[in-house]
Amino acid sequence: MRLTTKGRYAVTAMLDLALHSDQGPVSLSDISNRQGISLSYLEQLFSKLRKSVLVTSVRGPGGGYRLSRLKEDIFVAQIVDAVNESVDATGCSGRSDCQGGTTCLTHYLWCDLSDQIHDFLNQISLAQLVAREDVRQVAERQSIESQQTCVDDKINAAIIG
Amino acid sequence: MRLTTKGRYAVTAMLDLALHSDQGPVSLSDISNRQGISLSYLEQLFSKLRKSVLVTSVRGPGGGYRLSRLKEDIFVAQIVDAVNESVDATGCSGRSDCQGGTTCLTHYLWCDLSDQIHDFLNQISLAQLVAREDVRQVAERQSIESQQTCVDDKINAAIIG
DNA sequence: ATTTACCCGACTATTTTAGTAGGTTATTCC
DNA sequence: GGAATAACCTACTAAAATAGTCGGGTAAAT
Repeated sequence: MRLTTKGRYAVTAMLDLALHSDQGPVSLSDISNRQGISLSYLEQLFSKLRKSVLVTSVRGPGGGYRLSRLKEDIFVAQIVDAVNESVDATGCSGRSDCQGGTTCLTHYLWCDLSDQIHDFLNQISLAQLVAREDVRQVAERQSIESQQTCVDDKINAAIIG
Repeated sequence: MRLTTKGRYAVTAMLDLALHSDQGPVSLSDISNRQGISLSYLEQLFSKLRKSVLVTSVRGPGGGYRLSRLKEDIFVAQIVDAVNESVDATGCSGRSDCQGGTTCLTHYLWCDLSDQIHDFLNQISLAQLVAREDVRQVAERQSIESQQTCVDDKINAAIIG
């Protein structure tokens, strides 16, 4: 089982995309600013998300990323699967060779757990997350903060220039 | 979220203990032989299991470990919690400071997932695992194999001696 | 032409995992 | 009493994964 910053970042970034999907392509630097994720790291993650056809890219000025399909049709499990290898709780990737070629004592337990996690994350779409009150509140705060950062940047640019 | 070999080994070892709990204390070297887990590593894990009062130890020849309470009253979640820090899917250990002091966009999602996993693993007792047909089959195979290893060891000892 | 922003590969510090090594202490059997 | 057994303890370590950084490309718009 592997659910670390990588998977969490990917879901956060995709949710950010979903929240701003009505305003044309979203650039990674916008996501980086709002979500506090390093730009270079986002690039690596989006490379994988693109290969899994969860997003499409638009190059050039004003470009960025778009969801490849409706918010309703993208599920958290798909995002985690795209960047992690899987949400698999077994040590043998389900191959039943956990104990030197044979099945270990707890193999079936971890299979059950994997199914459980996968079912849960496969039920939750980006649309559902966008609709949540707690998510909307965090998103609103981030929107205000990023506008402030934007103003700060312009002031700094004016001072330097 | 952290569920790796460490947590899996711990549950496997505890299940082995549960399976042989009617035959007096079980030594770590027995568990090591049957489950293919390194003895030194088992010692580290059992140090934690002992501190969490999931097992009690008996020193000296014929000693080993015993479950500290009934199979029915030990749950998988408790074992994983004892060796891992927790079955927590958030990056902030539930403190809501995932994004530089404030709550990240997906915090509540990972809280929900943590609850889901914890509820699932907290339902499953060692007694339930012992009763499972798939577990019994693996246990029986291991029992035969470890008897064979035992005979082999005696033959080797006889050759050397 | 220049800027924007995606794209790509290589490199790296840090952390965790999984395991080793080498000892000490308690208990039992001879 | 002494040898054997097995828990107990601390420190060390190789390998892997994580979470990045860096430095350059390439495509498209103004």
